[in-house]
Amino acid sequence: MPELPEVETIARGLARRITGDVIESVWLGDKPEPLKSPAAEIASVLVGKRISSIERAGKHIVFEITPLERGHSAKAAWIVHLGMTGRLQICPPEAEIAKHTHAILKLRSERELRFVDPRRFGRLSVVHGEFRSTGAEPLEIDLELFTKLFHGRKTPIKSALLNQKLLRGVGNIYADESLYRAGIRPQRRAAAVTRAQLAKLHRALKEVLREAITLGGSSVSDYVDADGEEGFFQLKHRVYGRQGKPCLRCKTPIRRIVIAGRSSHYCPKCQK
DNA sequence: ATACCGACCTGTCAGC
DNA sequence: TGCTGACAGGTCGGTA
Repeated sequence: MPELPEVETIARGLARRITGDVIESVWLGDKPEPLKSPAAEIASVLVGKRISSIERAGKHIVFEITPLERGHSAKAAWIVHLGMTGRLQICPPEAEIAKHTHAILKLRSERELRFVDPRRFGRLSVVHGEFRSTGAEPLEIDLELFTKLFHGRKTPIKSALLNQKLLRGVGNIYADESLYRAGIRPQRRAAAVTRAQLAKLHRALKEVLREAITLGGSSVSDYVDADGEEGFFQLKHRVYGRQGKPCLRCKTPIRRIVIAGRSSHYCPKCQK
């Protein structure tokens, strides 16, 4: 489901509501897929500890976990990746347990943090010490580093944008939307994109991500944030999901092709 | 080393 | 009313 703007929205919502709360107990379901660390390890890292901060890194949500007693600062982190359909919900304990609930954290404030994920592409893990993420943060990278990412790559520019080892957090929607704004066809070889076009892409990508965060992300089918609220950036999509509809700039029908197994949308006239 | 492609899952929707 | 196939915001590992 979620790309950078959605994960950012969820992380901010969670941070606002449960930073400082204490995890009293952890229940993990019996489906093995969501657990990237052993269940016993996840439980032992979390139970009896404080959630001291919640932040996004790429598409990961990083819960910083610290012991209650100060002194030995055994820092650890709980890492949640939402995959395609993962959701984190804050619920009162009496709320009905949704189908496909794979984890429940009981908090000292009497609330529960629940992880629900029908397709089970999401992943839960714990790390000791700092979480090390790959790739550059698209909202922070400067033009020079950004340009270097694509140097000599024969892969389509869109595949490069989706490669989390280069940039972390860009997914299918925002790859298509930023390429449209930059006037670049998604199937162009990365190495064949000119410096001037990369400069446009660098700017377009940040612009699209920032606008999307402002609007709470894109709700395409069932995405909701930590408060159960939908985002509104889907109303601003110019190409994603608009195949056959007129380009908003030139009226040419938007085309849909498949690149690296992902649906890709572009205007054949505005994007070169 | 790099880059496609299927696999991993469930749910929904269109078409017959 | 089914049934089937295509498709969905992501990532990984095998293969070429």
